[in-house]
Amino acid sequence: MKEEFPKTYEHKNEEQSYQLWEKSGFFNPDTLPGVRKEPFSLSMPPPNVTGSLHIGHAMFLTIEDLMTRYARMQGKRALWLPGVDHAAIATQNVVEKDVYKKEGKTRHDIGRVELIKRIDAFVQGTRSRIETQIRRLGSSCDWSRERYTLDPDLSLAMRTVFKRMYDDGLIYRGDRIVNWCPRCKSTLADDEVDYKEQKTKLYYFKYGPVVIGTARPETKFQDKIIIVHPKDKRYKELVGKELEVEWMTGKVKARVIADPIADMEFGTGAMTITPAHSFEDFLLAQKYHLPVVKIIDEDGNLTEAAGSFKGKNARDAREEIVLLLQKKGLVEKIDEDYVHNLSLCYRCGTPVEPLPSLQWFIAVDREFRIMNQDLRKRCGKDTATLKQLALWAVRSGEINIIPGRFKKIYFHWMENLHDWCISRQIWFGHQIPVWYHKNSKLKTQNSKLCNDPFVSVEDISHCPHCGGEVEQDPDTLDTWFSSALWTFSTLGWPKNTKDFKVFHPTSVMETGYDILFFWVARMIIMTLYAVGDVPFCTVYLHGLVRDREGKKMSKSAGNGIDPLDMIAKFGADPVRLSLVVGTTPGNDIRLYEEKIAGYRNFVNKLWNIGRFIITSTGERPFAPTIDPCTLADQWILSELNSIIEQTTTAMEEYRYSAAIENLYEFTWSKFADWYIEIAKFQRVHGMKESTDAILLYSLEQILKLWHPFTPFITEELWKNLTTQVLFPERGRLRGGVNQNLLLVQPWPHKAIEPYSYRAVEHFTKLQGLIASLRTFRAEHKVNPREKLSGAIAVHQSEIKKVIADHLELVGHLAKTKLEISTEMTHPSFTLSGIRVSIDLPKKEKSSRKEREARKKYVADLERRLSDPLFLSKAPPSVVEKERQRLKAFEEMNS
RNA sequence: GGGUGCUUAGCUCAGCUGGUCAGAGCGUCGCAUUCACAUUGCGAAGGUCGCUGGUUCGAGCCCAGCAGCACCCACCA
Repeated sequence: MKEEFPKTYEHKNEEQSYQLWEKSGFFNPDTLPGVRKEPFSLSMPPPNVTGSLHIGHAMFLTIEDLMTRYARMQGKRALWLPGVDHAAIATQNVVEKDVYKKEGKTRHDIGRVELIKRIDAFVQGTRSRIETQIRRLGSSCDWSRERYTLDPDLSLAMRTVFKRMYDDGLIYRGDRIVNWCPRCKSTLADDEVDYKEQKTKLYYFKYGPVVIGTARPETKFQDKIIIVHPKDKRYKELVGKELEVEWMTGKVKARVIADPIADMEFGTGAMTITPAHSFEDFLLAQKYHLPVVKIIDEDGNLTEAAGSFKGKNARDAREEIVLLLQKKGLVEKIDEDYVHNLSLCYRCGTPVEPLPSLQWFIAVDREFRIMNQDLRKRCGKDTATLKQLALWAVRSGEINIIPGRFKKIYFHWMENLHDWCISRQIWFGHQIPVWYHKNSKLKTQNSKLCNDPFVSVEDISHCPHCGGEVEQDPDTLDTWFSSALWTFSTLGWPKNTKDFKVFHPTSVMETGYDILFFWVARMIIMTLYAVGDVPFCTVYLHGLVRDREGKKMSKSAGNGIDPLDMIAKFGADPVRLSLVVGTTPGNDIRLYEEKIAGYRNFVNKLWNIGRFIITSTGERPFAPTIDPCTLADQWILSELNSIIEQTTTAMEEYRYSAAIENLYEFTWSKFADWYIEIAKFQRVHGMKESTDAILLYSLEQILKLWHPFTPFITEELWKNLTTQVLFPERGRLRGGVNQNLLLVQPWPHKAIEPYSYRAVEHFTKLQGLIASLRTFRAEHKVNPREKLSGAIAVHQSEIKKVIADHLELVGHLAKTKLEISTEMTHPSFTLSGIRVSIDLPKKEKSSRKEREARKKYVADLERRLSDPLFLSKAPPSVVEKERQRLKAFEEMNS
């Protein structure tokens, strides 16, 4: 008995399908059916636990899911490992804001322990929400292996790496100038700083004999060094001199130094330096051994170095300071239209203050001995720097980046990488595994040892040397430190787990190009160091999802698309398609609702193809005998073989959009529009058995090919196909119902019949003829119900036979009764050698346009074939191809 | 200042190693509706592939220059 089969696809059953998959255990590579040797592994880029997923997440989930499903169907041990990232600063900010909004309290009011408690509770909520969202998209990831960056196992990995790097001298503590966010009260890495162009004032101040320009007068209290260019004639006399100048807080002694860093063209060519609050000036200060005096503190307020301004917010005090200088007559002029790049915290948008601070760093240029012997052999070095190794991994091709142009960007970034500041003054995250003596004044026998920080994998409470009490560094690690270990920490490293052995390095890293530096590059660095291998073999970088106008989607702009809304409206499959079709790696895509609606239409088309075949064929064996007895049969089987081959190739080459476009064209334009229509004809002409077998076989292949892209609808149709048409007891044959899931069916191979060029060529001729007849009808406004009759003359004998054999079919599809004629003096239209005359009461009209186009084409062919240069230089195969074309043409037109 | 990408039908974009490659979807226009599907079917119109040179027998596809747009990196006191 056939079950009820709705006319339109209802995506309400998606969640049930997902449950079926999840329960089957096939998301877990260990419980997949059959013997699977070749592993495939993919680490999910862990979404931040800050909120809910956006459309960008939907995109990577779709791509990664189709990669995984394809690998699984190919018989690999496919593992897609999911997880979430604690996203230290971002998450703490969200919760802090919430606490302040609801209770008017800051984190300092409620304290560290309480804040962490609140954050953990918050994370519990967002985590489960995110997990649900991931499921709604159909993501076939192995939930039994889900990880969170703060899991104990991952913390162990973090501490292990930290200790080893510290022992190797690659992690050090140093007093250096860092990017400081006065609102987050924390350091920021170089790439956590955003720049925004801003029109601001450039002040020109008299400073002794020179005039200096500055955009930040509030940092200049202790400026005592004037820098001029050595070649600058204006200041030649002053170089090396010590001067007494009137300045902000009275007279100061200033020295003049010549250094080529001064730009003679900018402003007056002279500048003073502020070592504590400018990266460049800090380097100069180191070069000339100048003191570094802090003018602005961690709260963004002025220090005692600012004299009476002490305690005031630095930026707020700016105008007041200028006023003071004005009173002193030291303001030369103020340029109001100075365009300047303001640095901002990428999390909260607060202006960043560079200031000196004692922080932990990773040394990227320091040599260390490579532990892993195999890696030493592969890169041909015993020692290297982190930077060198990371460059080698991509240069040598051990890691491939798609698209290739990002390799250049990667090299450039890596070559210019500075030491990475990894300590953050926030509370949420991995606390740095370093301990210090509580009482720093404590002197013991081992005073030297006791003064060093203790780095430990295990928590410690007492000094291992003297037994004195110790306390842990209050700072936490940059969130990217733990995510840099993601590919291996999630697989159990540093324990020698089976997972790690089987699945690492991972096969692919799929992520957005916007986090190439933040994450991908750091994974490469850290994994090469810790594991002695690459984290992944291929990096596939997708683009960003933008709105209709090409603008970035953001909450504040309100132009975002919520994937869950779209899924509720159209189903997950159309959303998935809209995120992959028309995209190429590394390029952004524009997404809007109509696009998704378009793919909803396709999904419905697929549904009706299945509906038609399943409800109109009788029960039959699972693998029916294929007996192509008509030209159309041969044609569709050839096309099917071809599409299987094309899709497989495209999948292997990561060309997913192309794969879908080809499949789409095959499914709709070839299979549905032509073969199914012909199948209806064949059924009533005594070929029901053979036609149905081919319909079923084709449907089976089509569902398999579509499954990685549109898992829900294909699984649903597959269920109907296997339970209603194919032997229902098949499920009982081995392994129960689960084995029948499309999820684990083998990927199609080219089969049955080889690709028949002849069948395709002949069938294409028939299609052309039918299309021409339809066009003719449309152009002559013939009533669709009216059946036309006419005659047809063909000279080329092979084609003539094909057409003669299919007169009835052509007549059926074009509603025209035709007969073969030998002579044709006044054809109604001509189609590459086929002349057709239709009985129309009105005067016939042959297409002049068509004739002219044909003429041009032949002339072009003739010209090239008579060109001696073409004949001598072009490869013989090309010349032969052209010759054949001309020949075929002449034959048909004769 | 340095770099990357993009510029192909009204719109959104494909075009792999140069030899029918001028394509798709959407949109537009015309016709059709008891037959799996109006979330449909049949048909039509639309482009000198940003501009200028060059290489080649042959160029959206390679090279050079220019223009516009987008993005990334660095950051000037």
